[in-house]
Amino acid sequence: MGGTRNTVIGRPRGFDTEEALECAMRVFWEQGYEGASLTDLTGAMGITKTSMYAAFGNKEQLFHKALRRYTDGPAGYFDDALDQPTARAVAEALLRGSVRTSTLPEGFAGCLTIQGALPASDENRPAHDALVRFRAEAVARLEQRFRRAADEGDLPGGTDPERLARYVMTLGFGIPVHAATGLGRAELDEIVDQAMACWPGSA
Amino acid sequence: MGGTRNTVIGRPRGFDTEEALECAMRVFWEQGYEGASLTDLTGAMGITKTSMYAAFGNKEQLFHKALRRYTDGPAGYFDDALDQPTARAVAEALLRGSVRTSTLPEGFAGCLTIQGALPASDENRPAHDALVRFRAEAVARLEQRFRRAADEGDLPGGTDPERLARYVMTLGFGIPVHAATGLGRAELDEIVDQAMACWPGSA
DNA sequence: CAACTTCTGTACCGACAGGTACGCTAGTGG
DNA sequence: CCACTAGCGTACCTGTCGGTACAGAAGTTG
Repeated sequence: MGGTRNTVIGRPRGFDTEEALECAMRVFWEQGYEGASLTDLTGAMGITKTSMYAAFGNKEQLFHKALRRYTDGPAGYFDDALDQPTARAVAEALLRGSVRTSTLPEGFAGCLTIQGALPASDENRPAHDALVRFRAEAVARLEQRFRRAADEGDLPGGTDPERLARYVMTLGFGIPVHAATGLGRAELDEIVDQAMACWPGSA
Repeated sequence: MGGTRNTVIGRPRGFDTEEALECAMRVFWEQGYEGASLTDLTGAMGITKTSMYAAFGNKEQLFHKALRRYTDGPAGYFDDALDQPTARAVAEALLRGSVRTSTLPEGFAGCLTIQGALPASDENRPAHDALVRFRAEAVARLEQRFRRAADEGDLPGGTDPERLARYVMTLGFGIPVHAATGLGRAELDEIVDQAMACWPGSA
């Protein structure tokens, strides 16, 4: 708590931390937590293991920081979606965002929070648990948003907001898997069309 | 091609191949292809590495055999679902089956064909590709089934059968992820209720 | 019982995993 | 220019990975 240091002491870092983290995020995204070796990571980041450990702690902490960067960046559509004025708009923004992020042109498909560490072996338990927590929290926040919508009369009477939220999240989870299976943005957007066509209260 | 050998020559195998494969399948299911080490696998199978290699070839071939056992067993609901008389019944059977298999009481949640190897690092590419192929084929078969349904007048005019199949598969992919995130059978079945409530032509 | 065939257990292989020790280098402050 | 600080590069650590060599054990056939 002694205030921020404004003069740099010692040899300055030879790389951009944020850039390096971005590269690490992509490797985790493509290869998963277990599949991303330190050699893969530091190779993509353009730094040595020593520098990585000095700057980020260890592989697990690097993953957590990459995950935060992911949720603030590519997965930022989720927070934006919750701010939409109506429940229907929230759902559509969420699903369109999921489609977009799952099919970025850079070559890797799917969603880090799903394919990062879906199965749980002993050594990747922390990463796995972090992703489970993140996904569960996302579901909870959408439930809360839809509960608010129900209170505001934004959903037809008799609609269970929690159930609806879980249904929408099911699509939000399925879309990245579809993307990882080879489906393109156009087909995925059609899926969203299909889902939105039978939104409660419409038609 | 010299006919089946009916007399056993040499020392008989000291374990049941099918039982061992069942155990291996569960380890792959829980921990994924990369997360399942030979030590984990052979430990669960109750045999030594040597026996495993003699009986199954190597880790990759063991995975392929475990995958086939999975698709014939726990994922057998898929084939059964396609035999349902109507498109609606096909979809519902498929989703209910996905829920059931994703929430078996034995403790591991989710679906092997999804969490087995969703991300692709270099060394698990074969396993990853096998699962991609399997999922893509599942989508294609459902598309074909719905195309037939459309021809039979089993779907309302104007319904795109391929699109509908991809939509249903999205839910079928999302349900296991939900299960791996902690949702139970009851909540997942509610999601299926929600999805079936707005099936094209109903209500 | 001996010959033959196959499975099993141990002990081991090279490669690579995550992680670290340590001397060197590039800067700042006196 | 010298002390000090912190990042960098190399070389290395232990453990584990998938996979195998080889000798002994357990059966069948003569």
